[in-house]
Order: sequence, then structure tokens, then C-alpha cells
Amino acid sequence: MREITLKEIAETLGISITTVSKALKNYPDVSEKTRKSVIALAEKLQYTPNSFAVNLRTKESKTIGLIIPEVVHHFFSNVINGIIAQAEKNGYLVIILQSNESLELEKKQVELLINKRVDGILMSLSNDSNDENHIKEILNRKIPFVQFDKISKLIPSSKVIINDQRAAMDAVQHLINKGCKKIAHIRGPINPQNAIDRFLGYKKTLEKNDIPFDSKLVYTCTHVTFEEGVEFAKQIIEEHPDVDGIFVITDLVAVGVLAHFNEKNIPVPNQIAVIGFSNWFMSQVINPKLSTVDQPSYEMGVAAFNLLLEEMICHKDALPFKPRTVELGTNIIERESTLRK
Amino acid sequence: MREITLKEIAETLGISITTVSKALKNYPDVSEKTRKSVIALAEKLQYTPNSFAVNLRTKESKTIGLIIPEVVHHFFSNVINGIIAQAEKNGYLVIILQSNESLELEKKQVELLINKRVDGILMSLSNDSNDENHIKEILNRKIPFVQFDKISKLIPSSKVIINDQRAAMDAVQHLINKGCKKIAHIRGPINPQNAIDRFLGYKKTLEKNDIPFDSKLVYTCTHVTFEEGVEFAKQIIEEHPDVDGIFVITDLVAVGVLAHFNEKNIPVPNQIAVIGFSNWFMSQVINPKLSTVDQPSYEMGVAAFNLLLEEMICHKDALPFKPRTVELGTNIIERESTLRK
DNA sequence: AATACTATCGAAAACGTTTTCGAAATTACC
DNA sequence: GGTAATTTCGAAAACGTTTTCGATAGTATT
Repeated sequence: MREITLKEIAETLGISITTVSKALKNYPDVSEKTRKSVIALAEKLQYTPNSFAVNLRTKESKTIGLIIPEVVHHFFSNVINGIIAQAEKNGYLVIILQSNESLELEKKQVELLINKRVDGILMSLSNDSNDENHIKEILNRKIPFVQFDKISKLIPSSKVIINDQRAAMDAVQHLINKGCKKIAHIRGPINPQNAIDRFLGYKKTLEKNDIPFDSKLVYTCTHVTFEEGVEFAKQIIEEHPDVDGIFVITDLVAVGVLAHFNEKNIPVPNQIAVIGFSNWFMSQVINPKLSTVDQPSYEMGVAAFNLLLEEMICHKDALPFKPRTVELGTNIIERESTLRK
Repeated sequence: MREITLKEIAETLGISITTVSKALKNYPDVSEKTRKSVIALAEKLQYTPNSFAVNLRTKESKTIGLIIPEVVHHFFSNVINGIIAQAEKNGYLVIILQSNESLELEKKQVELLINKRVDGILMSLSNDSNDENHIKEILNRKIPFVQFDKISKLIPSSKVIINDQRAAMDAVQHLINKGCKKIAHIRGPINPQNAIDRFLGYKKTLEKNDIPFDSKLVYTCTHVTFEEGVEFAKQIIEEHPDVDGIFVITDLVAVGVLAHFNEKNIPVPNQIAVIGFSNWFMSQVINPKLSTVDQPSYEMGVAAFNLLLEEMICHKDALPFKPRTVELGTNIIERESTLRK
């Protein structure tokens, strides 16, 4: 069985390729009679347009690229979920690549996607992205581009973010409202904007409440793992036994903290309250249940695609497009790990 | 700035498009001198071939499709990881779609990928895939196709699986070796082959050890959630208070079981031992740490892509290809939840 | 000097679609 | 009956690449 083409249909019907194409695309200048016969035959033969030819002709592939630090991550896999769903709803497919938090890989993958001529690129930066030349290249080529979650403020593109600083302020204020007087912070790596913002939110909230900021109470993750949570929990208890609250960069690390405290029989939340970030599924399963900041991951994927779509449409029609930033809301979720009397 | 094409290079160099193309692809019938000049200019202009045109001409896109039940799932996201990595290593990109365990969506997505003319398709079936017509369509069109994890034995394609029955036998035997006499099973949904196989493994192992099989001790998940684990744990305790071991279809559900037992202060493993399946990251974090069956997810992705690649190469060269099945090994991981004295 | 062979190049077709533009045929209008 | 307007169609170009096959020029062989 060979491929069905417009030519094939045209020949069996004794008409031109042009007319067949027009009939299938509802052009007005083809009679009702021929349109019907074309559509009938096309359905009978199960004709589907050769997408390679369509791509070449229309210069678009209805495919977008997505680069994220890692797929195996509850937050990102939820974002992926939202992106795929929204893309599919709008007739787009998604090619996914992961940078494994490596700038080198990230660069290579941007190049892959550019060469593939995807219609647009969605991206969350890797932690050691301090060089932006590869991103500039995307913008130079006028490829529609949207950043989400881990973004660089230096790059003039659309962005989807949460207000990390405000969310962190909410979290720390929550601890203070629960009576915490000496609050430690386990922060993310140096580079990423959201780790910086959460740290700033922590610091500001202390100051606002007349609690002195002490840089010794800040612990910096390098790999953001469960094990780091365990290790920092241990250090905090040893170095600052009077700490009564911890704000942790993300739930995974916070769960590590809880695990250590459980093992050492340190009562949470009564001796130390703990609040995490991003409302990982697991945080409501662990004991004690972890209070956290809910971060709308699926919605972030949807919003990111929507922004990209807008830009792709403008790009196609050669209209100007002004980058926009969408900021999504967050909520404190109070569970057992901050439920002090 | 406009797109650089072969024509552009040819004109500035005063030679034909043919020669430029050949020079860049190292054809033997172009002189060293012209080859050098072509390559030099191509690099200077940053020429990259228009992939749309290449696709049309070569009838391949170096892109494969992947359909899985859900992205947000520790096992599948690890498989995705392996597939993407191995594909990239071999010059392929991956389009990911998720069926959300819906046959309807699955059918639509197969159609999307066929129309997109991907070079091959990788797939793990959704739970209610009892109709195979859409898969047959893939095979009819001779599109390279590999199933993994959740497969249908009725479909003659390459497959990557684990030996679910044997793995289940190992797990149940482990419980028996630990002294369990009355073992319940929380099984997966009716349809999927691996749920069936694990159930059969459970049943056979009981028989082999002269423990009577009792269908009342088998509980069937419909959605395979944490909540189902909680609920079934409750039922088991109420209906069969003398059960001393449970083999659970997957870790997520097993964690639900442990959560309920923790709440009710039922000692695990001493009153009831629990073993899960697939070595979720979380199972070593929960208290008590969950014994489980380790399932090589990343490796499964790599193996699936490798099989697909073999088939794609044969397909391109019009060579015959015989479907193969790769079976990956599993290991019992003994942790606290089965550590009885 | 005629022949055979090699090295180097390019014309042209092909992949299958979309879209412009003009031609032909039909209908409407005065 | 003549002109104008409308309807319906198709030729052809274009998208950018790959590859076949033939042509030309130069070199080597008798």
C-alpha cells in the first residue's frame, strides 16, 4: 500500500491537484459538486496530508520545544502535564528535552530545537545558567520564546512566574504567627532567581518583625536533595539548639529535615516548626504532615503555553509582540508541621 | 536577516546547488578545493539545513512519538528520562503525549502521531485498553513500534518488560520466608497485563508453599492511589484481623497502607509485614521504610528506544524485522516493613 | 593519436503541498 | 445581442533539499 496524495485523488477524479487541495480546505472557488466528490474519495482512501510537505510549504510544524532541568521532579512533571494538555488542545505537539541542570547540555539542546525549526520554545533555566548567549540566539532568530519558573530577568521574553519573594514572606510570617522566634532558612543554590527571591523574602520578613537577621542561620543547598535536608537538620540542631522554626526551599528537602527530627525524636512542630515549598504530593503523606506553600504547577504549564501561542500567532502574521509576564498566585497550606498550640 | 539556503551559498560561490549539497555531505565527487570553500562559507553564514525540506526529501524526521498513561508518575517519568537520553544520543527527538489512562485519548494520540509521520512510536498502554484497532493501524502502516511496561500480548511487536509474575513470586516468597502465614494482596485493575501477572505470581507462590488461596484476601484497585491504600488497609484489618502480610501492587498504594497502620498504631512489620512494588523514591523515606521490588525504569526506557532504533533502521533499508522481547531483571529490596524478628 | 578512464561538476527531477493569477465558462444585466 | 460580472477551474511557481545521471575536461594507456 502506497501513500495517498493529492495527486492520486486528482487523477482518479480527473481533476487538478489544485482543485483537490482547495476542496479539502474549503476554498470558496470550488463547486459544491466537486467538493463533495473530493471529500468522499479522500475519506474513502483515508487521505491525510503529508505533514512534511505542509511544514515545508507553510514554514511551520505545529510543534514546540520544551527544555527543563529534569523530568523526574514532581513540580516539573506537573508543569509538563499542563503544557502537553494545553498544547494538544490547540493543535500543537511538544518535544521535551532535559538539561540535567547543565549549561553545556542546555546550549546543545537549544541548538537542536533551533535546527529542528520548532514553532516556539518553552524553557526553565538550569541552575548554572549564568551565560545567556544561547538564549540570545533564540531571540535573535525571532523564535517565539517563553520562560517559566526558573527564569533570568536579564532576558527580555515573556515569563510565567510566581512571586517567590512574597510567597516566602507569607511562609516566614506564618512561622512567626505561630510563635517562632528564631527561624533558620535552608535555601536553594546561589544562582537561580527563585532561590534568591525566597531568601530575600525570608530576610525581609524577619526585619519587618524586628527579628535580627543572622546569616549563620542560612544554609545553602547545592543539589536540593532529601539527603541535604537530613544533613542540614542535623547541623541546625547542633549549631543552634534554640532554633524553633525552619523555612525550607522545597518540600523534598523539608521531608529530609522531618526525617532527621523523627529519628532524633525532636518534636515537630512544638520544638521546631517546619514549612516547605511547592506542595509536593508526598508532603501530606509524611508524618507529621508538612505545611507548605502551594505552587500552581499545572496552571503554570497552561499559562506558559498560552503566552507562547500568542507570540507564535503574532510571529506568523508578522505582527509586533510585546513580552508579557504572568504572575501566578500561591497559598500557604497549613498542616501539622506548623500546628503549634 | 533571511534564512541561509544552499542556493544562497551556491550563488555567492558561483557554483551549483548540487555541488554545495554534495560538498557539505562529503560526497567523493567534489574537489578538495571547492569542498573547503563551501564549508568555510557555510560556517561563516551559520548555515543549517532546513529540516522541513530534509524531512520531505528523505521521508524521515528523526523524531519519535511516546505515549504513556501519565507523566506525573515516578516510574514513568524515569522511563521518559531514559528514552529522551538514549534518543538524543542517537540523534532523535521525542514527542510526548499522555493518555491519562483513557482509551479514547490514546486512540486520538496514535492518530496524531501517525499524521505527524514520526519515525517510530513507543507506547505503554492505558489501563482500559481492551480494543487494539488503533495499534493494529500502526502495524498496518509499518510504522516501527515498541511496547513497554504495560503491554498487550496480543500485539505482535517488540516489547520491553519485566517478568512481573516472577517478581511477584519473589515478593510473596519473601513475606513467607519472614514467617507470614496469611497474606493478602492489593492488586491493580482488571485489564493490565502486569496486574494480572503479579496476581498470578501471588497465587502461585501461595500454592507452592501449601498456603490456601482465598479470593477474599484479594483487593482490587481501580485508580491505584494512596487513598485506595488507606481504604484497603482499613478493610483488611476489619475483615481479616489475622492477616500478617500484604503484597501491594505498587509503592504508592503501599504507602497508603502504611499511613493507615501508623495512624491506628498497628505495628509493621511485627503484626503485619508489607511489601510494595517498583522502588519509588519515597518508599525509603517513609516510616517504616518500605520493602519493595526494584524495577529498572531508566533502563527500560533505554532498552525500548534501542529496540525501536533497530526496527527503524531495518524499516529505512527495507529489511525485514522480527519483533523481539527484552526482559529486564528485578530485585527484592528489603527494608523495615518486612524486617521481622 | 585514438581510446579508455577518472575527476569534477551541474541540470533536472522528485518529495507533496499551498497559493497566486489568469483563463474559461457560465450567468446576469441593460 | 452585447457587455459585465460571477463562478469554477487549473497551470505553474514556490518551499529547500537530495540524488541520479549525463556532460565535460583532463589524464593515462596503448
